[in-house]
Amino acid sequence: MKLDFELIKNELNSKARLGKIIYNGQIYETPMFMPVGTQGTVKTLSPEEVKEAKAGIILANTYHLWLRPGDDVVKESGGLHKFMNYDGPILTDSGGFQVFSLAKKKDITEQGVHFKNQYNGDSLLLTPEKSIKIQENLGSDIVMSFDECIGYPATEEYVKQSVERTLRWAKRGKDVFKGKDQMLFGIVQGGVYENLRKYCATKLVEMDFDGYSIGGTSVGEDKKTQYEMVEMSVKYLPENKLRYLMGVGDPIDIVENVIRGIDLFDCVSPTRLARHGHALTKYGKINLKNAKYKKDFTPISNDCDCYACQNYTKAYIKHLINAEETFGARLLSIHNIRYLTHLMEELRDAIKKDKILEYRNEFIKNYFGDKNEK
RNA sequence: UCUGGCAUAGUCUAAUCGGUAAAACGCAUGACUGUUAAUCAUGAUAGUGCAGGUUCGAUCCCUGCUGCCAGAG
Repeated sequence: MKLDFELIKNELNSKARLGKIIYNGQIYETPMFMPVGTQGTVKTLSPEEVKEAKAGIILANTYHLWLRPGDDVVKESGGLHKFMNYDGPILTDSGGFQVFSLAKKKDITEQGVHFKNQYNGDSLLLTPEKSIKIQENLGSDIVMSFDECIGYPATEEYVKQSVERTLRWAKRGKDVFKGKDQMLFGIVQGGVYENLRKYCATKLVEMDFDGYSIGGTSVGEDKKTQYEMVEMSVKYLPENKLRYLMGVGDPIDIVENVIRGIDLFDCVSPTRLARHGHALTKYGKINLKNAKYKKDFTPISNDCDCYACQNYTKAYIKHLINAEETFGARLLSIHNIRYLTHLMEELRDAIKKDKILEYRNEFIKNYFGDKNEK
């Protein structure tokens, strides 16, 4: 196993925990945030910039790389790390989320999911076995089981049969999985239903995966519901394995779910918000497109050590965004990722000091200010 | 100087065989949670160059003026 996880400590007053991932001699502490690089690149950033923003693991996508350039191309190039020139850990999503976001329900069968190739209209079938095979070809370090991400709301009846199928898919994937240097994660689904979350988690743990993901959140439910789904999933997961909450990246959600025992997060939001002109700050999200920043010659954040904040003003970045210059999206992406990795540093520090609940209160006070938060 | 054409939101254009004007861009605001998303949504702004006339009613028809463009001299 090229990658290892070790639990370091549990926070005294919550479920939060501190851990470390050892990868090629490098140590990455958890909880951590993983930026998304769907197509083998964190949009607008070079690998060096990703590292400079203190990000560790990058998430890439099986479905997209399968269609383009093709996992065979990536394999022949020497694997995804070499292909994209990134020597840090890479996690690949299985394509399960694309089932949710791209395919129609009717296209989901026991065998797998039928897609239309978005580039040429070809009919495609992605199966659990195929997804694992592609991820082996890509050579990522953490591989996801092929699952169905259930939307919200969904009836208990639908969720139940979907969970059963996701479990069968997990088993099928695990059976063909051969990755020697790769970890394979199972994904806990079950919607908002505790009995189903419990069932799914328990069954996955029986199958003994290298780590566990929690899926099916941030699909339209309110925040309180999301936190409950996490609680009812984490409860049944082993202490010594990584727990990854898929797709969650709203700062308050990260804080709340670290408290509930999550180790890994990923989200497109820092990079997407950046491309849309927004910056994350300790005092909330700001929209640099707003006219009030036109002559604001101060950095986005005075106490941020990122390249953007060290060298550029809001007025300049606003100008770049308005002029649709890619450098603007790049600077904001660097900043937003650094904002989240810094948030994780603070959370880990709070765990070390057993003061995570105090940290949460402080965070909410700053981030939401007078606004009635959440 | 003459002849002809044109004049509509910040910009560039559309429309009404006469029934109080539409889009794009820009501007403003908002949304984005395992990326088909440098995307999407919403909103403000003209009373149609100016002065008259005809008409129930004119951006549209008529007259004059102004400005711009083209051709002629």
